[in-house]
Amino acid sequence: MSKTKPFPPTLKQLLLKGNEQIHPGVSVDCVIFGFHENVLKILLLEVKQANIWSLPGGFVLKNEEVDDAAYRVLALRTGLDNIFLQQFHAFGNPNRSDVTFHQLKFQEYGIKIPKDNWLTQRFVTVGYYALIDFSAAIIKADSYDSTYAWVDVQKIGTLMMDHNFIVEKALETLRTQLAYLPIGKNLLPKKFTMPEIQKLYETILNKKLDRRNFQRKMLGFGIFNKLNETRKGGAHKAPFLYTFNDKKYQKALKDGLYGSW
Amino acid sequence: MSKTKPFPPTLKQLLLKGNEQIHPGVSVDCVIFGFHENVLKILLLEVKQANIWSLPGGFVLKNEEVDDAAYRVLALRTGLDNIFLQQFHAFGNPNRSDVTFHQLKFQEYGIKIPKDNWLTQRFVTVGYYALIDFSAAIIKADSYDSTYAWVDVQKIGTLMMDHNFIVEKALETLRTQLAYLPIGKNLLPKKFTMPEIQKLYETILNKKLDRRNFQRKMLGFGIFNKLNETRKGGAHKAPFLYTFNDKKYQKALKDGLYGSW
DNA sequence: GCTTTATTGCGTTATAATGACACAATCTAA
DNA sequence: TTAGATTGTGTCATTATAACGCAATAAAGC
Repeated sequence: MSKTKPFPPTLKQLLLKGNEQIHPGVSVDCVIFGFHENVLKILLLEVKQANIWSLPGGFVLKNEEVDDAAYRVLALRTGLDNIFLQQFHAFGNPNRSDVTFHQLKFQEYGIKIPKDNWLTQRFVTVGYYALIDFSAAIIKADSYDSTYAWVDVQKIGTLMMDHNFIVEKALETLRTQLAYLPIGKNLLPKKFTMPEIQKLYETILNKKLDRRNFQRKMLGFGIFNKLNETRKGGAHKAPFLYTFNDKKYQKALKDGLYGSW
Repeated sequence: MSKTKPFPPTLKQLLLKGNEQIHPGVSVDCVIFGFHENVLKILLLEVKQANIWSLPGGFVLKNEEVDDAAYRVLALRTGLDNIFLQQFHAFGNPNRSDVTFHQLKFQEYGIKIPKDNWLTQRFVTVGYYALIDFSAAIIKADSYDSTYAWVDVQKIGTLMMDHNFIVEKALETLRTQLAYLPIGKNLLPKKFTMPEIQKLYETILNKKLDRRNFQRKMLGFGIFNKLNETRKGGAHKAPFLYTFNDKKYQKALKDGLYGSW
């Protein structure tokens, strides 16, 4: 699935010879969700010099499956493999590309992007969203960006290009899929409590849920194992710990949770 | 939304100068659903000489929104405008393109595609599905293809490239969306009966539904107007005719039919 | 060590949605 | 005129959902 050979070697080579290896016109952007301290966050990168935040993204290699490009970006940034990653939308507005961003980037190295360079054209970007275990990820920034941050989805500022729109669409998709997919396995640590997963659902849906009804519905899905341990530490009654029942979880992922019809 | 200026002027120009006007690497393909004689069908085109069937599709112009390209293809083929059209997936397998198809096409005009021509590279295609009123569509084939046909979704043969996969994915999406979107308005004629819309649902879901429960649920959505007419003609009791209540239908399209959570 | 406080486990009850089925009405073809 | 197939309308049992009660308990404060 995920090839992780470093690409490109240098920025200058990217600019001048990128078109030999990179698919012209298609890129990927990843909305990487993590859940930490009861807050749903996404991974953002700060673009050096440009002083603006963006989604982790990248180009698609000429002979690379688009999905694999997304896996590559994800693995590169998080060090994680085998992850819940799903394509959710392609963004094809002709004005979505912003050369300024690239200009600033290359300017730093005294390079000016030629007018007809492959980088100046509009890229259609395919959006993917990933759900990852916050605690397991080891984030890497690279030469193209300086810093990264996990940002509360409720407090995201202005992002580069159309990335705010992309995040919105990702959240919308996540909300919809919550209704028929078992979300949580990849966002939560192996062992988790009902209050924790409830908070996750409440954050995604942006809505308070009744504790008792939530638990009944969740357990009704039959994809959890109840452990004989509790999570002590809070100044209250200790809630039980649960894990996902992998077999049943996989089945639910395939078949969906409802059916309705 | 839909610009319909004819493009390209000739095949030869397309080959030689297409790269000046066409976005390199991104195309659109449309799965156009129609419902006729109680059968769900899609519109297919037969590629001249290549003797194989394909989805209606096209290139994206350099300064064109990808969605608009899909609208353009749809309008070109069906003569219809203002249609339910929805992007459902981007297909980015590096082996999905098939130059043979283009070769055969151009061969007819004594043209050989140069090795490095823009047409030979892998195109990532964005899939759209449309729901149209079968009776209102006037289908046009063009110079690139010879004939068209409405084909029962249950009886689709082998299509060009990965088009079978694209159709599968479109159907899957349609099935999922059936659960929370009011499907039917664009597939059915203005006036329709309960048995008709039920048959539509049964076809999409590939499953028999109880007539009485179906009606109760449908009417429960509150998006229909019951008319004081019946559809006579069948050798049985005449069913009542219904129309969509436009206002409530639009609201349901926006808000969804359920919510669940 | 005992009490307080917030929170959890495990319920109950009323209402709404769903699935399975019954029966009379009615349209056309024979 | 009748037969046959199909529709309109309704019932009933089961299941799902929403709203809420109360005892148990972990940690902090006194």
